[in-house]
Amino acid sequence: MTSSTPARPPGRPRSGVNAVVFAATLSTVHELGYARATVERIAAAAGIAKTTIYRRWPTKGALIVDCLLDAFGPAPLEGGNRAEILSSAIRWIAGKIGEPGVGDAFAGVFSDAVSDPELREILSSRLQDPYRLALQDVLGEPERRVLFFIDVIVGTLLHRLGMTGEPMVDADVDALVEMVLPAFR
Amino acid sequence: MTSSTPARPPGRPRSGVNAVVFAATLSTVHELGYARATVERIAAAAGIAKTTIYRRWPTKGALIVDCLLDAFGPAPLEGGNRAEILSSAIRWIAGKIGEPGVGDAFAGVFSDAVSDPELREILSSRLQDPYRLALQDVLGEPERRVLFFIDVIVGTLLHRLGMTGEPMVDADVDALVEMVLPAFR
Amino acid sequence: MTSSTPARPPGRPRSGVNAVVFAATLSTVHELGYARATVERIAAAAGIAKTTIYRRWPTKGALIVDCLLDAFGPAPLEGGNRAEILSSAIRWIAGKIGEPGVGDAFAGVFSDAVSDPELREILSSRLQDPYRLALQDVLGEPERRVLFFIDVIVGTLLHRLGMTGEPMVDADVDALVEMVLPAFR
Amino acid sequence: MTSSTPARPPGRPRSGVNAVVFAATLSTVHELGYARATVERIAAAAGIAKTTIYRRWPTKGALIVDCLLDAFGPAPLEGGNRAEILSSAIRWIAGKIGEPGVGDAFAGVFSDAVSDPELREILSSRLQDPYRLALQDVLGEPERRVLFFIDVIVGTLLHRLGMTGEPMVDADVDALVEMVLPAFR
DNA sequence: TCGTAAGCGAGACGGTACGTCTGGTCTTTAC
DNA sequence: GTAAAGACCAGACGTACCGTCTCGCTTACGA
Repeated sequence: MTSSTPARPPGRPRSGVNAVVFAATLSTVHELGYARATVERIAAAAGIAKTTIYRRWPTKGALIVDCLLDAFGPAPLEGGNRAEILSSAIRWIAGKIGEPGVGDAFAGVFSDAVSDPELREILSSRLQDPYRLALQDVLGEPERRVLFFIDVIVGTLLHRLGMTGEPMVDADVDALVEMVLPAFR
Repeated sequence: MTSSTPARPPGRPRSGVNAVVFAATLSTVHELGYARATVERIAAAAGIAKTTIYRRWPTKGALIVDCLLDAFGPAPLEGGNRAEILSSAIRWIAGKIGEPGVGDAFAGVFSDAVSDPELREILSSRLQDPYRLALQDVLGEPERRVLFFIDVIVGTLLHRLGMTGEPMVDADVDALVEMVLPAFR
Repeated sequence: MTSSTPARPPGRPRSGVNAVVFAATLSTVHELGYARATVERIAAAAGIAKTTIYRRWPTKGALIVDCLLDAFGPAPLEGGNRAEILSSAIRWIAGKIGEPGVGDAFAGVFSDAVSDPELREILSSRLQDPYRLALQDVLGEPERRVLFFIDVIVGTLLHRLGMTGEPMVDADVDALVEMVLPAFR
Repeated sequence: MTSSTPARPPGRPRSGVNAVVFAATLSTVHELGYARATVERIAAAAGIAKTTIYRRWPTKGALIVDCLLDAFGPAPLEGGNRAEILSSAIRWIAGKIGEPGVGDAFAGVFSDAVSDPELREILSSRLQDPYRLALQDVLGEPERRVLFFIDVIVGTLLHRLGMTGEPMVDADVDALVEMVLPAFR
């Protein structure tokens, strides 16, 4: 008789290093920038071996994506009318991208994905899709419209960060909200 | 009588390599993607030595920036009212980013610039500033507004390209124009 | 009770690459000469990656010195009177320098060391000192005398090799022995 | 009507740059060592163009050889008995090799010649042969003996210079004389 | 209690770019 | 023809990073 609970896999269970690695990743990226935040340095900062990272994530890009997933958490899309939802979502992602390390990491993977179709697939399916589906759900908009919305918001915020090295200031985030809202009324 | 034309500098004049290199750069990036378009391969495609490239451009990033500068050429900002100017500028840059190699190269340098302040400076001053100043001039808008405009337009286009690997389709460029125009009326 | 054998160090043990590299170095130098025996070619001949060589030896010169150390092995200084010891030492080093690749490699590093103080230090301390100390020991001569002896023997043999491309013939080695012996009686 | 005085060759006569180049070569080699004394730096030190050097000497090695030829001048082999001739020749070459730049340049070309048969030929025929022939002449010894003599003297002096970076001290030159003389009595 | 499956640390290894350097050739102008 | 100036070619050097592999050790479960 097979147990209904999924059988625990044999062997030594994984220790809880994920959280440590995520923290080490963000702080290393924050201090050294994306390119100089090598896997070896992240592992050293986390106090673990490089092999342990590569056992859990196949590439540096996949690690960063999971790290961002962890840093973002679920999007706050509850309640209110469409304008409130959109506006709070924009401010939420702008805030996240402004957190130390997060924006750099985001811009970094995004950049790598440009010349790496596999990473692009990971980025799109693991990071973008959940939020896209949630937005489609709460807004009742078709996929194409939501993708456009994400392009505008995230693209603008990353371009600002990439060009200046600093996240977008609140005043400009306000302008972004005001520009976007009418288009999604 | 001293000649008004500046005296030609001594030594062997530079051969017309720049154009060849730019063409080789775009085609190589188009075929292999940004990361795999190595300086060595670009030189080979151009039929010149790697040292010749490094004599003219200090880094791969600087080469790409100059290549983009050459590919973009002057922005068409003449004539018409503000709406026409903005709309044609958006369609112009969207078209450029859609040209084979150009978008990949743009997204690639942009990505590298994220973790390379020096490249960021080059990108900002050599590539962005000319168009920013021209826009300030023709629109009579303050620097901050124009930078915001550029963030939105370029950021959105690059995000689409980076996430999907394909340039934005015309329908979405239309939507972008319609969304942006009211904000800059 | 603690084991008397030293615990094996952690990590992947080094594979037996050194011997392969040394053989590849000598044969490559023998075929192409010192200058054209690039690190990349040596690595290719050894069937390993260039980085593996640079992980073990900081420069090409250090590799050659270790290769020579391996090729020479311990000097045969046992037994007999001073004349026999000196004579057999001279014939031994003359023979070694005549081996394919060894003389070229020796003359090559020596040449490089002329304008490279760091390499000179490596050459002197790693290659010359062991034999010098052994000679001081077995001969009971002061350092200065032994250094002079080495200068004469090695200098003469290398000059012949460098000027003609061929190792010194036995008849001249005999003459060298006969000339040197009285001075060290 | 042709003038009886030898017709001056057409075109711009060569200015007296050879002496300047030789001086610049020695001082550059003295300051930077052989390898870092690039042709470009020597030209700069001489205040002339690199092209001018390459028009007169086919390679860097040939330049150095001619420079040494100029620095050495004719060997003082006159008068006295064989012992005096040999002894003064040894002290003369030891003194020359001790001059700033000369020894380094000598050891440097010699080193390069190891892996460059053409340079070896130049070195042998242009630099060594004149002195060898003069020695054969004055000593009445066969070529093989004189070559052996040169191997011992020059080899020893260069080995000392190459290994220590300093020319041989007088006491050791004395020892060299005493060791060699009996063999050529 | 013992065997087996897996986690983990340490570090060697392959591969691939990068940017630097040098020797030597070629091209242009001026004298 | 000689010289200056410098562009250009070819190719080596040493560095950095990624991702894989190989060990030995440790932790857990199951028979």
